[in-house]
Amino acid sequence: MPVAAKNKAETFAIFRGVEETVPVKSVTLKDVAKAAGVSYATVSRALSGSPQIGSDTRERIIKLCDEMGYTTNYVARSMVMKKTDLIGLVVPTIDNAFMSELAFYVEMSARAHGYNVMLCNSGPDLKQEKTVVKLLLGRQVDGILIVPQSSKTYENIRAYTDQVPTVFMSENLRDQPQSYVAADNTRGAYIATKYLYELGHRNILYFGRRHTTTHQLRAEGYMKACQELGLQQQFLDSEYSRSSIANGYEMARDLFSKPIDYTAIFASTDSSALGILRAADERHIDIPGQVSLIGFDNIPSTALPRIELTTIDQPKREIAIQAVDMLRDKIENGTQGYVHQILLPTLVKRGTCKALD
Amino acid sequence: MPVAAKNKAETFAIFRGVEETVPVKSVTLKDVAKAAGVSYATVSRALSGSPQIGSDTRERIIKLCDEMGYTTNYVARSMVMKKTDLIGLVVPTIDNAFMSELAFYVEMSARAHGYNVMLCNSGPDLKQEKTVVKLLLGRQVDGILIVPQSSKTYENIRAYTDQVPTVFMSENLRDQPQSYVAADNTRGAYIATKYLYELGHRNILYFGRRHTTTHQLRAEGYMKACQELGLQQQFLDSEYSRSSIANGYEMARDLFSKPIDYTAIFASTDSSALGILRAADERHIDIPGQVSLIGFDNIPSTALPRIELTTIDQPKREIAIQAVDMLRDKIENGTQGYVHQILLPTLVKRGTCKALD
DNA sequence: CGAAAAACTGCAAACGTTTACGACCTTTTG
DNA sequence: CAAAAGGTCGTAAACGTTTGCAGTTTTTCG
Repeated sequence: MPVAAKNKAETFAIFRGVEETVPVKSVTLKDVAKAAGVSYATVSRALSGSPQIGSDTRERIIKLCDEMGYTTNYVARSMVMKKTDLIGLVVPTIDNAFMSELAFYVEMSARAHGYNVMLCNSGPDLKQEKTVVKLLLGRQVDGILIVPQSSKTYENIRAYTDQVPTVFMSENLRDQPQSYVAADNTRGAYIATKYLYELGHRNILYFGRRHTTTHQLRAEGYMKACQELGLQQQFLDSEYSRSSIANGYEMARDLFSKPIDYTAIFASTDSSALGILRAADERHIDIPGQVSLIGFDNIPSTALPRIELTTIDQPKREIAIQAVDMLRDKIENGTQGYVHQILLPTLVKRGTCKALD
Repeated sequence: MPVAAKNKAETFAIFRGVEETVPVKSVTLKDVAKAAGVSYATVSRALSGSPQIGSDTRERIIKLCDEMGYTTNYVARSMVMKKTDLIGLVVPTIDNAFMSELAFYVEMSARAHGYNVMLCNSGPDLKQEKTVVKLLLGRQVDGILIVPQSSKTYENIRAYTDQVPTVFMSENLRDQPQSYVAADNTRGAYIATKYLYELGHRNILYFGRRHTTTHQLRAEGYMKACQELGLQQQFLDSEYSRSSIANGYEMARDLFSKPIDYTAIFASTDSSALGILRAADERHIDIPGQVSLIGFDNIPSTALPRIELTTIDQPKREIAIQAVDMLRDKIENGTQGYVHQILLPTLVKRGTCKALD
């Protein structure tokens, strides 16, 4: 695990002083009960809004709790309630614009409904993914939200997903019996290709991976559009398992060293599109002058000045919110079936696509 | 809270079928004890590696646990152990390149040491920040790692920080009696300014906020360098409370509509530098041809093609790792004092600064 | 062989809650 | 005015662990 601190030499610490921290023994129900002269069951009822308690004593107790700084101990509570109000969020790496935006909305929405989220990075391998899911189970989370690492994730954690409500995010699971909410990748790719077509492009290159379900679906959308519109299909497959700017750049360098027999590129990922941009700049290939470029995901970087990448937006906020709603439904209503929720991606036009004349 | 799903109309769901999920009653110590024909205390000891147990029975029990799929219930465990092995991570918004990178390393490092992390967004206001910290206390976290919202955070959550080990990240707290680990903002700004000076620049504009401690320190570093080098100081203050590309852009538009009497800009934040870039492009001001630009933070976007922003790197990974180390020390050794750990930022040269001739 | 030591295992308390049940007191009702 | 009804509160069990202590068995060694 890459977590050891390097260049310690470059750090320096200053010890400043000592706080007068009192090791606070947190106050319990029993404490306020004693102070109020009632049993601690009564205090519990006062806090939980039980009807079987006098409104005068309730107020008195609540006020006392406030004064004494009582906060209910959630782990004790979870113990008896047999639920933790905790959901596990597992993402390949939170260090990633797409994931972190998802995580943001997940946490906000979850908390708005009384849940806290436990964050786990599942990267880089399937073993760790399995480990963190198992860990989450031990923590007794009420449910799990997971962005799968690859198409193998389902098999990888199958043993646990029937022990706790689980919904997959972002990655389509196709025919597997699991709930998920994701963008319609096929349609997004279709929209992108068709947009390029409408701009006059007839030779469109598909650039990217095809060996995860998500990317397979994107490729399918591209192919469907090509068939409908009578275009020839052209692929540049990536052997890389993770798409990144660096990988896209490497691939694009190769690509641009050969004759250019296309007028537009559909990159299956914004990251790879960004890599293409770098390679193109290096080779003095004008985008969109010589070739148009469209990406997929609409990560924040695409909106940057000088980048202005035209792309397909994955509605991250909606994916996150729908996912926690779906999970809540499973948790709170014990809903048993599995649901596939597919959200529409949208075209966001910026500066890297140009009409052919 | 901005969490309601919009454009539901654009979504559609497909119900596919029903899983044959058995509502699994999770197996407890008592269960495996019965199966093994021993008391559950013995099972507990077998798992926990207690010395007072026969190695033959231990192996037998461990094997049995494996077969029965037993995983220890952490909430029950936490109950008696009086610790949860949980640390709370609170950041203004995880939806932010800087925070998410920090969070990534925090989670990795924490888990490597047996802790799980509970993630909370504290934004946008101080009230919510207080709320989530209180929540974390109720969850009985062993410690809290927090990236403060503003310089008011310390006062805001002071009532809780002495109830649980806490270390602040990234924001310098100056003379306040709280542990933190952060980059040396003053020095970073000093380095940036001096670099510009060495490139021949004599009129350097400080661009950004100054009303948070962090930015005040950066301004001080700039001022110190100016004094030492005999440069005139020039400020463009932002009235915005949060720095973002949009804010930087707005400010820069105003700026560029007036005569340009500087040859370089030190932006107190990469985000604002990105905003400057956009405004400059709009006005056809050549960067770095006409004016050099340096940022602060080294967020991932700065490394993008066509951006290539020269900047000062905050060692996020080191900050994260040192912070959890410091927190662990407080938790596990009950260390009482407070420590300020200050890490050296470094200059990363890219394309937006040019030597004056 | 016998006793002390060592090795192993079980009993039971404790952690801080929630809640079913029952007890008590007050009010209503016929 | 007695009984039923309703309201209010306390008792105690339960949740699944860990661990001090005591009890039992085995080993060791004089």
